[in-house]
Amino acid sequence: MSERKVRVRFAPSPTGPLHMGGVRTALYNYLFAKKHGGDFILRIEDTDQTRFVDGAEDYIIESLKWCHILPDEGQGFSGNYGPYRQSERKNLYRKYADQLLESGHAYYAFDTAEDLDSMRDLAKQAGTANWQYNHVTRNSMKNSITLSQQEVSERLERNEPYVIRIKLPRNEEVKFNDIIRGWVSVNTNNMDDKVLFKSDGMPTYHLANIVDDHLMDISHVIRGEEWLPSAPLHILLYRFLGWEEKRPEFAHLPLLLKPDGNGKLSKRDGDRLGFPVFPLQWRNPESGEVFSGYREQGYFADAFVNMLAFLGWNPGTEQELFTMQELIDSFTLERVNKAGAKYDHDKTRWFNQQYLRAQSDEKLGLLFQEELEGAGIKVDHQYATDVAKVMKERAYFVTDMLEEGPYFFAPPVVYDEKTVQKKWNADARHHVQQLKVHFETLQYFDAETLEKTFKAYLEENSLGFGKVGPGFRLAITGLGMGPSMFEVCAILGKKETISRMETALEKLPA
RNA sequence: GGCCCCUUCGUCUAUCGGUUAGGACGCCAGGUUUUCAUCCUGGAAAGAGGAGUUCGAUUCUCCUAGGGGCUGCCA
Repeated sequence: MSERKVRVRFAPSPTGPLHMGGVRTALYNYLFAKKHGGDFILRIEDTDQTRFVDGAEDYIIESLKWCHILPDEGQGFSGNYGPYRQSERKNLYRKYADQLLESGHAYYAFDTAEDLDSMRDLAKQAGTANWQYNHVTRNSMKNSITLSQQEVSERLERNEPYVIRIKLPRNEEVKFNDIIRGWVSVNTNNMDDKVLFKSDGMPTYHLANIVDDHLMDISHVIRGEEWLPSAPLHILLYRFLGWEEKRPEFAHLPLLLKPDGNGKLSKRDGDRLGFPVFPLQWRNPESGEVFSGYREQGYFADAFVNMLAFLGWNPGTEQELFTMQELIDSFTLERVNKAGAKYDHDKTRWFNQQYLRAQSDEKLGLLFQEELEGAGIKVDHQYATDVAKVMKERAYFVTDMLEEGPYFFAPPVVYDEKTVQKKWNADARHHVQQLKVHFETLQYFDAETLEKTFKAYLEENSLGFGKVGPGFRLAITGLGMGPSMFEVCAILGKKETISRMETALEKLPA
């Protein structure tokens, strides 16, 4: 292989929000580029004007930013190979279609969409294989192969709509060496004369893709497996355009599959199975329908990226937690798997839990404080940090710390019924009363002192922890479970703790 | 239907001809914990099937089956 500078691109079309499979493709491109000191480029493939969705491009850019998969150049970023939006490159493509026309590797086709539909319908009714525009059928269609030169010129002059199709050679084995899959081979007899240039003056993906990759000096095409069937066509295009020398290497990634059943992960699966398929929340501008996103669900971007990296790739060691830099250092396309991977939401949650725990108390306190503020709860940073410290071991998400510890921010309004029934009785009431008396005398209200005091009380009265603990917890938190009560009370402070004991004695059944 | 790709525990995967087939998630059991969670220990759990190559196949080849993708003037 040459010394060519690594330049890879992520080329989504703005037809909707980017789903996590797309993010993973972008990630692998990014990791590969950074590993080799190359460039990662974002190109927007918007040659289909009919499918354009408002806001999709911004969504793609914002998603990449959130994931820290930052393009070195491209749409929304800088770069010397622009424009990076294919619709703005429109007039670049025609000349290559003409080149193909001149060299006899392409031809004009005047068949209307209706013509083609009826051919396909006919074939369907006959129960034969799908109808294709190919080396045999093209001889009975309206194109510059069957029509006289004069008629073609006349039609062109009359501005009759036409498309330009590639003219595939007959019975030729097209082979290429995919970095992930090895040799892939397809016979041209099984391929069709794909449209390269549409009647609306826009190129199709196939032409635009090859032209742009060439013009942007792309060295490696890393894309999803859904492109594998058209890779031979692209190989041929490079050859016909005379660009074989600088043709990029190909690597086709395995697909992300539905966790249940069959098929590739699609945007509906998230809502159906209870997890986001999108990095960011997306609101369909037309229907108003909202699709959830990992960011809004409280996932750490790093955890999301780490999880995605492992869906189809692994480093060959037993390490699973990787920073972006570690991913860059250990990533190779050779270690990408061939088979599709089913998404596992439990594993994603686990990744998030690991990242949550890895946060420093300081940082987690800050995140928690922000989270609380969003919920309308104002506390100072120290308090948020103190609570986070005792709650982080039992949380998967920052929000869990609030959901599982509401008593840190307000006295219990109701007391858990089951716990009241099972743990609250005359004895419990008596113990809380006694403990209150002991606590009131305390000068220091730290966890250690509280524990000592509490245990001394147990000792004096020959009581087991189980006799006193649950009722005490119920009085303070309203719940039957939670972290160490000494920690909880220390955080709440003396005044609040005593006050809650008083309230409980009043409100709980005698 | 046709073409192409793929196939190790339920899931993500390790293994690059010789292993008690390893790890992680999830699950189950035990222990720690006043409780829940955490944590610790242990456990169940896999080479789709059939031929061949080989002294020896999870690993190489072929066939079958299964899965996936593509089959648009969509990408």
